[in-house]
Amino acid sequence: MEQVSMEMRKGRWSPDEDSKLIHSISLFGQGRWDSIAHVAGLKRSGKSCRLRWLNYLRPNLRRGKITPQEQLLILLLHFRFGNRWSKIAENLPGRSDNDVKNYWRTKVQKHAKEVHCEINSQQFRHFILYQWMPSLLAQQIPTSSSSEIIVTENDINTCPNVNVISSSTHSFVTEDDSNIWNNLSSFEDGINISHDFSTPSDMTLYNYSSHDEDDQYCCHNYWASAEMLSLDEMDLSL
DNA sequence: AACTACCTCAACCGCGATAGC
DNA sequence: AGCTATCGCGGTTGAGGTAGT
Repeated sequence: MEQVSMEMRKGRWSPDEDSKLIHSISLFGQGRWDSIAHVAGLKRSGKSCRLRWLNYLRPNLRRGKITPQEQLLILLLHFRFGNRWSKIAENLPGRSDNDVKNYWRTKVQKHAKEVHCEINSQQFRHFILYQWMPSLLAQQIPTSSSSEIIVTENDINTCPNVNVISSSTHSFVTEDDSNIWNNLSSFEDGINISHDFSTPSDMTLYNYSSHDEDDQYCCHNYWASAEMLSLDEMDLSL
């Protein structure tokens, strides 16, 4: 049983506590977190030890900013899984569910606010699909060949908390480098990310302009299928 | 330099699920 | 079957850092 909370230390972990926890886990492995806390001589709850390990101390954690590539994946995976942060994090090597959750709260919710949309509204989903994702694709990749990213009808329609929108397949094609797709594919878990290097005949070239995160003026071109809703139908004003 | 506002992210909390007795 | 301990997840908070004035 956990000890009385009055005896427990809370707040930021010290380097000394970290090394005690790491040492204890190296001896006994993960799990039985209360025992680990006790054996390590830490006045911390098992819960706190587990969290510290998973979010900060475990090997191969990625630190630093979420890359555009990771952002793209988070947006895609959120279409499929909703607020299942741990599920999303499974597909982002080295990132914890906390990282994903923090990204969503600080960046995505902020974006929704900026475009005057409810985070789960159809309108904001359109913004993600038709502006944000193409923008991320354009940001991260120098030009060389074109690739395509496909968000399936299922991805669009199965997102919890969101009304269905009425198109079958949403595709983005952008000037691209094939590496991104190799990397994305390595994270792939049932998500339809495909690439071909020709322009689909049933697609139309769209372009739009926006301000990026550094408030620089950007122009983007991308191809979209005729099945997609027209950009003109949406209020995408920033 | 001092103050304020905003942002980031580590950590806590509550709750439900699961395991073990 | 019922109880308790433990784990894991999602939501939330708040300390510390940074940018703006």
